[in-house]
Amino acid sequence: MATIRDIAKLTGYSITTISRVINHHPYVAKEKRDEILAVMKELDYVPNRSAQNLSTGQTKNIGVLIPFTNHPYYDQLLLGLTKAAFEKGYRVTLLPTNYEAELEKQYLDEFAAKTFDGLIVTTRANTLDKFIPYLHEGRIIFCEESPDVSVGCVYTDLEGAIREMIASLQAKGLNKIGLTLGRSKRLSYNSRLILDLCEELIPDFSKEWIKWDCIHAAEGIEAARYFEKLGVEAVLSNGDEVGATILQHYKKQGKTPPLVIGRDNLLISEVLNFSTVNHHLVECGETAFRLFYEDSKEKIKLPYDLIWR
Amino acid sequence: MATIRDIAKLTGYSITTISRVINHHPYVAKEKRDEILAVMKELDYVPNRSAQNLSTGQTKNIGVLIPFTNHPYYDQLLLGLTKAAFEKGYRVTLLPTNYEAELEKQYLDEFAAKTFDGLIVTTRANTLDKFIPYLHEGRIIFCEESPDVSVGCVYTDLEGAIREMIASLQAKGLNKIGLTLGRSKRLSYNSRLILDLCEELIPDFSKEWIKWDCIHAAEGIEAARYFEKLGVEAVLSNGDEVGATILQHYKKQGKTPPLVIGRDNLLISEVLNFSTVNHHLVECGETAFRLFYEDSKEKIKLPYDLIWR
DNA sequence: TTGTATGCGTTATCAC
DNA sequence: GTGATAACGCATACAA
Repeated sequence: MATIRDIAKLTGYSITTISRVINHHPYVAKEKRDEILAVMKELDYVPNRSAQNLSTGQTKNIGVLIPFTNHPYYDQLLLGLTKAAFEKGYRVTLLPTNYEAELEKQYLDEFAAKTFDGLIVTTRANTLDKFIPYLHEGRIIFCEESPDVSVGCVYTDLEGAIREMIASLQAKGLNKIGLTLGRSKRLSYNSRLILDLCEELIPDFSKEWIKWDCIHAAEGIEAARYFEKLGVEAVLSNGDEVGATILQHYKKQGKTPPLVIGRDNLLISEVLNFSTVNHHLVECGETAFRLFYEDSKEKIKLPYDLIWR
Repeated sequence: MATIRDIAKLTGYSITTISRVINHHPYVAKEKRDEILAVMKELDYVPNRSAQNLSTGQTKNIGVLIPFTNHPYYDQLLLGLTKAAFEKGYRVTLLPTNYEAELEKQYLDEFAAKTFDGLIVTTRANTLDKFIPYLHEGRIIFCEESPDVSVGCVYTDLEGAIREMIASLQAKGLNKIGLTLGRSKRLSYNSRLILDLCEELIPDFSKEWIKWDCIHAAEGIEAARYFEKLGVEAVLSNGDEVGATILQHYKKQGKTPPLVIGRDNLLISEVLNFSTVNHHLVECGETAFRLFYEDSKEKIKLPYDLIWR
């Protein structure tokens, strides 16, 4: 592990000059540059990133707060994010919270420790005000609607999609609508939003129509049982996999399933022929990075495509 | 952004003492510790990670070479990896290669720059010998069988699974077996392995039975068309999603599909009722981290579960 | 139990 | 064009 000093010694030039060729600065004679480059290659010299980071105060690294890595919603977001980040020479470090507030706080402190140049918040276990003090530590971008706060954010138009879905169901005469939602403990912004919409739009909406803590496919089974007892006529699921599982559960028993609507536009919705939404999550990830990169405080609502089947 | 020096000044103690409380070292009087802690809290002091990294020569960060983030195979691996890493206080940075050799090399150089304490190779675009020089730069773990090289590796027993599948198909009298495989350019170790097995075990095996470059669900359509023309009796797919798409394509046209076997044990295989394999990828990721953590050169073959349907 | 001095490997500010 | 030298913020022998 040669250092910049070794290269300086061996070539006879100063550390400064070596640093200049590392950083592609002008003002260094071509012959010298070539000579230095040769010696660097010979010694397998690679500038130490930690030293550069300390010296420049940058890491070219951003952290992403996510719950876990095996959910299509976050994976699509991640895909767009890493792609965009990479194009600008940034790396992305995964910060899986599993929805645990304490863990999330540790990550915030790591952010404060300048480990990352930026933080992308795709999920949030703490209340928004816990994030405020960290806003001055660097650039934080939220992937959820964040009114009342001066931060950049990019989010899906869940409200529009839900409104359209409910209107469509009602037009079909379906009024008893089951809901699957995520964690019941600390309501996500999205869950809150959907709840409010249901109460606004559905005449006799009852909180009993909600099946909480549905996240992965497996939880769909219990949801199906629940909805069956309840006798719902339709289900707004919070993900294609959960929706598919519900559908399958009915079918296996030879019962007519409710009208299920998914949310990830996955292959399985096509295969099982149920409606779903394309929320453009890849674009969401790309945009999140752009907001970070441009240090923008824009608030961007992404369009959606309802896919009726 | 207070520094350790600021804390030293304000408390009147030396930098060393501050450093000791940061790192939970013994030999510092409880009252002083408390006093220092209080001042740190008051100033929102957080030790700078880049400085720590440079000073200790560690980053508590590992890089993961993967093709992309939206494939169930890698997502499961990633889940196990991040989980295990976090328990030991390590972070994981995504290094998506998209199978591009040049890009992968950049990551290797970043590894050489001490950006990461370790590198997990779940995919590889370059030949193995390109990795050799980097073996001395830090700990590299491979998630593929790596004989003839002194490195730790953990891999799925694809050979066992394929052998069992083929035997089972042959017992059913199915001999014309189609194959979907990944990138056709630089054969993966797994593709090579499967090819060899097919040539060994299937009497009239022809390379024409292979549909290359099947990675995501979408590529399954063309594969289905290809296999239909070919008239294969069974398909060993390289993933549940590809398998499902193939199956659907036949069904849509009212044709009897070949016997399809998947590889990810996803919900969709259950829903469409086709056989698949559980390769214990989450465990694979966990083990990969353990090998890194223990600086082990073990070579571990993971068991598999064939799920017949 | 505490403090001094040095090193970690760069970048950046000068002056030449 | 080029080169000393001072940061960058922390950890750690070594002393005391």
